[in-house]
Amino acid sequence: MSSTDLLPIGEVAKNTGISVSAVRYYEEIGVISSATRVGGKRRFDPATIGRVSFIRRAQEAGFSLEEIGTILDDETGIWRVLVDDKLIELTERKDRLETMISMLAEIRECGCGAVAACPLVTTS
Amino acid sequence: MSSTDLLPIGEVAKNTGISVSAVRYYEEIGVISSATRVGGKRRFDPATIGRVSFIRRAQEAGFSLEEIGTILDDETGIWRVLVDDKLIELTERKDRLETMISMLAEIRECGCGAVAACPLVTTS
DNA sequence: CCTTGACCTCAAGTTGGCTTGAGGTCGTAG
DNA sequence: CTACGACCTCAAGCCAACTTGAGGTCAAGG
Repeated sequence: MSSTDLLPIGEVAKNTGISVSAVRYYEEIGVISSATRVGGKRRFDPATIGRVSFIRRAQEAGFSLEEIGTILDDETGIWRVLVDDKLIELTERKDRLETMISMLAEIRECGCGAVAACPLVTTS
Repeated sequence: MSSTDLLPIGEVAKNTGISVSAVRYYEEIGVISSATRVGGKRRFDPATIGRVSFIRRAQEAGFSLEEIGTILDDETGIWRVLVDDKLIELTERKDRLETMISMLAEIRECGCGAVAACPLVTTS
């Protein structure tokens, strides 16, 4: 539990799979807390690893770093709103995609060489 | 059916809901075909409107302009691959989002003020 | 006659999420 | 001694998809 528990930036990078420069960037924009310095070098709380993993998973779910910051520091429950919005957005995108798929399938049936030439595209 | 059918850029913009500068940009990158010029001014085939609408819908489904170009000019059927990939991507994102939702819900139960402080985040 | 509005070009700016590069400090290993 | 690796800073670069700005043409209208 001594200060030897604190991790140098390279360890954080290694344990999370992100680059050293990305860790610095995350610190700079405040999405992970500012590391304490030992001889000018950053030392991170081991909890940072969990936090970064959370950040990555949230990014893969489609959240921006700003949104992730909001969620992480949230005490008000606003994360529910953000998550609901994202869910709606994804659902809409999927719907649009499915519409596109059937449209493209029709175009295929239509037999009109390229998609661009199809009346189903050029007139709508 | 005379050349009076050809639309000035402002009309294309108005009828598709995109800006004039975006139309020029689309032409520049080749996702819509180069307009013929009348006295230096662009005149677009009315089919451009359908094409732009298609582009917009594809963007909303998550495709980049480059991918859309590929789909539009496709004669080989590769659009199926692109669309399938996108569908997989969206499905994965939705799964991740759902994982996040249940995780965040647990955190909520956990009663630990902010998300950032929760052991469910800091240790993982 | 002069302004307004629609159009033009070309270059540069914007946002997000990083990376890259130049130039410097340490401490340890050969 | 020197080279290496890990770290540092600060500035600039990169990509996509546009937007903005400066400066110019041209026709119609008050």
